[in-house]
Amino acid sequence: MNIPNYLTENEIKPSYQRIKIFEYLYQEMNHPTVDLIYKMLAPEIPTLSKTTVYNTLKLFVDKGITSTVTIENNEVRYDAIVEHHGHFKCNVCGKIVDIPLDFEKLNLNELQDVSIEKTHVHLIGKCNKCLTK
Amino acid sequence: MNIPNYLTENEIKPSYQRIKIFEYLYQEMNHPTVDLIYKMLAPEIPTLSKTTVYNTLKLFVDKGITSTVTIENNEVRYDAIVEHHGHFKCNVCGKIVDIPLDFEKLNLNELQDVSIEKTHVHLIGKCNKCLTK
DNA sequence: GTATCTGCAAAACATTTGCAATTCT
DNA sequence: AGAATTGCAAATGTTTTGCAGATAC
Repeated sequence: MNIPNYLTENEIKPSYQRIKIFEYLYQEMNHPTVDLIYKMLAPEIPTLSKTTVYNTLKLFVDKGITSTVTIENNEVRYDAIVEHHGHFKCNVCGKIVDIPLDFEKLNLNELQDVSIEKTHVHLIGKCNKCLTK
Repeated sequence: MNIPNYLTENEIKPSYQRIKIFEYLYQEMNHPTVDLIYKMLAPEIPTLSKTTVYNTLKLFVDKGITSTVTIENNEVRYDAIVEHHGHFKCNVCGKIVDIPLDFEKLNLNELQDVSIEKTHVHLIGKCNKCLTK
């Protein structure tokens, strides 16, 4: 993926900070918090501020190239995947993985008269590695 | 439901504040935030503090008689229902309703090697009332 | 009388806002 | 130069913590 082009295609001017932040999101796929992004990129971009990380992620979400993940209280995380999917979080090692979901099979008869615009599915448990330790 | 007995059965000493807070949760079923609980009960319990609401809800969650609901960022909500279920939130009127879910029908083949302990399903859209306005 | 519970005040975080400095074209 | 972007500092809002006073058994 050519990140500057991808940003431009989505009406985002590809500044140095924006390129680096999206690159981090897209390459790591680790559902980072603002704080983690800041800590990881600060050595490389010494003048970086958290405000810019906040501004940039807000812009990415508004332009539809990033989604937010709120699994647990007071930590918003960010994901370069925007298609409908779920998340599994291991409560031992903290790793979060994306999971495909077949929403049509969910029994939602009770909700026939509503319109559903967003679906968040978060599963919490122990991952394979932590189970076999 | 006899709330003092229910608290005692769950190893929670039934103080006046605890009874009132659980009563509110159980009767209203409105998935309130700490702030809302505080605002609703403060007139009735003039000395009530938010710290006590926080302490009490933490105790309820620890003892397993209350669950937390984090649908959107920076607002933790509380629910007197602790069994597996989902939530639908209307993004117009803000109402949150509990929904039964048939998790077995979810296609989770990708997760065969993990153990799942908690399942959060949050749907966001427009409720019947707000759709027909 | 000793444990526990409550609630004030302050601290700790995450996030937002106002605005001035910087950068880009 | 002019417009957009960045980043500092302060404000906001939520939750946690330390501790002293109140309450319960």
